[in-house]
Amino acid sequence: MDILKLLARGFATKSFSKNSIIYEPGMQPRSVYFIKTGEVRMVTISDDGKEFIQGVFKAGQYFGEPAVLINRPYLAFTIVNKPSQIIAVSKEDFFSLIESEPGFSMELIKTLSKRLFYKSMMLEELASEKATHRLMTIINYLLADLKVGEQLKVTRQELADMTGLRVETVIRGIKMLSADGLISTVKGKIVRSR
Amino acid sequence: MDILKLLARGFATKSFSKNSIIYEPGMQPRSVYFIKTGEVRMVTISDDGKEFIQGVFKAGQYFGEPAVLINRPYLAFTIVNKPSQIIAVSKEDFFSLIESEPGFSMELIKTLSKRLFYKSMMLEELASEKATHRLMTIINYLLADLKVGEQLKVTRQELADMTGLRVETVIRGIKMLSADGLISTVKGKIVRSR
DNA sequence: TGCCAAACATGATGTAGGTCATAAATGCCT
DNA sequence: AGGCATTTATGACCTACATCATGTTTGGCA
Repeated sequence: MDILKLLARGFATKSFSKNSIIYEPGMQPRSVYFIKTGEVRMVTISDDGKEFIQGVFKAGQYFGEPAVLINRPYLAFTIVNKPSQIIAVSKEDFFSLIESEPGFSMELIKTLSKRLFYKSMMLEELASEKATHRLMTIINYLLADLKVGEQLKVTRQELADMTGLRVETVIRGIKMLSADGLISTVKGKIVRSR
Repeated sequence: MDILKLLARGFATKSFSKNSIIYEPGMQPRSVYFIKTGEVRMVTISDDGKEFIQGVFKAGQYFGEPAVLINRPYLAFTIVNKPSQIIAVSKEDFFSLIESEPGFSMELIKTLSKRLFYKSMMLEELASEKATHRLMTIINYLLADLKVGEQLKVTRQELADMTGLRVETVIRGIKMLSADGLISTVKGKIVRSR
């Protein structure tokens, strides 16, 4: 779905500051959110306060549809990472977008499939593999979006929050992977070598 | 998508015997599978041979679409649990079904959303919670489909394969939950009490 | 009803990763 | 350049769950 098309249809943009919360678990979904600029993260927080990153969404992407589509309260928090401009499309408008905007429903299907793929992969990892293996998997996943030579700009804490590990474990894991030549790092940052 | 409609359109049914493998990781997806009768399980198998159940599909459901839709090799095995009759719909036919069958694309969107929901929930669990908590979560999830008094017909091994735990841990966990009155069990079987 | 396989059960022991504490390196802002 | 917050780092200890080993119970079916 093209943001420009939404603007053309007269949807209003809202500004969100860093760390503001767009929705939280238990809330009844009323809108789907399209990001014009900025970045948000979707996280669940366990009983003992540990964050788990379910996903990160950037400019051009949308989030919050699954809950709207099956009409169930949100499971996660969505929190603004960087100051963002976001278009909230009401449930009704979203459904009519699906009907009226040519190609959108197919695009939505593909987007959902892609996320399902990612989650299946992570589930398998979390369920069965050991720390370094998990790390290797998300690192490769993240590196895939980069050009050779570019560096990953995620903190070890974020890697921990994506893999369900603890920072210390991530730090030690990266050390090991790096020592074994499985990843390259430059001044602590992981880089894509090829 | 109604199976009857597919049959009306002349799609052929294939029979699969228990334990036969419909597809395995790495294979290029060529069809989406609709189950007429029977049951299959989608599992990933880790390096050390541990199965993780990604999902179970029964009569009236379909599987294998995400890989087809985003054109990526399968991540999991799909294995027949009970003798099944299955309609394999080719990629091309599947796409034209989406286009031509009224309501199907919306239904597909909802199905994908529902699965995404389940996986998000499980991810959060696997990432952050302890054994008994995980157990409690899938047990409640599974019990939700049952009537009061009915019993869960899954083995402890299956619970283990869904939660990434080991059988022994599941057995001990169920004992604890049962002792604490958090679940009811009758002759070892978990039952829905209310 | 008797056999065999599958499913439960339970104890003993090991270990990966969590936890806690403390500190060094970075980066960022003025 | 200096100062503060964030991120990375490292060691010592602990604990939940895996692992292994060895039963016992249950259920299907010949």
